[in-house]
Amino acid sequence: MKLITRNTDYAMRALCYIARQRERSVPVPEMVAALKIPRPFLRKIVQTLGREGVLRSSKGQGGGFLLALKPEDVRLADLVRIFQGTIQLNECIFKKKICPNRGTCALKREIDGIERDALARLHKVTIASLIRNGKHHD
Amino acid sequence: MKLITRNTDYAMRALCYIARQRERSVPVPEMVAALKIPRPFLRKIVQTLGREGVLRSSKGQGGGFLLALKPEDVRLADLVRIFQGTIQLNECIFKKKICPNRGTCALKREIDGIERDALARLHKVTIASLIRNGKHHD
DNA sequence: ACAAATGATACCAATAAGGTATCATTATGG
DNA sequence: CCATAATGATACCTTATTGGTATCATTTGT
Repeated sequence: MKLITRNTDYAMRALCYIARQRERSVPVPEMVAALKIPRPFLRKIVQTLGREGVLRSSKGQGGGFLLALKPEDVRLADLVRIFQGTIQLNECIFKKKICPNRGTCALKREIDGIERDALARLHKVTIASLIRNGKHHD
Repeated sequence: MKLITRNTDYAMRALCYIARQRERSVPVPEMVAALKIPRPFLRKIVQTLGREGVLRSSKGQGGGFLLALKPEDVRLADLVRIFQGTIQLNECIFKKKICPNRGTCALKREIDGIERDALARLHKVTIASLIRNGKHHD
């Protein structure tokens, strides 16, 4: 049961770091040093976030990344969608015609419910909330 | 976000089927016909369930599988553990010394909370509850 | 011009998911 | 007592996903 992958985790950490730098454009090498994430991997991640409209980028010397959205609008659920694909609820293995007994569909209902709740909670976690809860000191 | 894998799903369906047969020993070919699960795959699954003490098996003609536990004691959470490995909460990617800011650990806390809740709900789903909710008619 | 940054993209290795196949063993019915 | 119908153990295979790496092109500040 691995709710989020490394991609998503790294992305969230990077976004938190960037958010804490306010309007400063943050280059990848700086994040690599601060977060200990393999450089090429982090580069790919932030590039994706750029394409997805979560980060804005600037090239050249002094370039880097900054948030394209307000910290309270960057939700964990969005990152999960971006890096782990669209969340497929209710994809019945037996395509509804076969489903041999009611019990199995009860199973689907249960699991869908659990996933739905998890999603709702992922939706509530934003980088604003993480930074706030963190009470960081540096 | 795929909470349960096919293994677990198939296992749960097979267990429901077996539970509905009461004390009858159910052979794999019968389950294959009823549940449309690839035979060798289902065989592997029920064998595992046997080793794990969820099913009891008998060999030879007239042999097959039956529940080793009461239906209300077979929990979805157990099957997830069996087929998807022990649930590892709180495995921090950065082994606690590095963790560069409080925000990241707030992230872990959030995710752990969500996973913990999901687990608790998986624990509540039993074969007994599925069969009961299903109100099957055949 | 040069250095420092991102953009795009292709590639690669390890792991897990999903499934197949084979041979040995055990029990039952005739 | 042997054929048959079942499970036990185990090895293998294929595909997708995860977790990266590497390369070259482009942009921009000094």
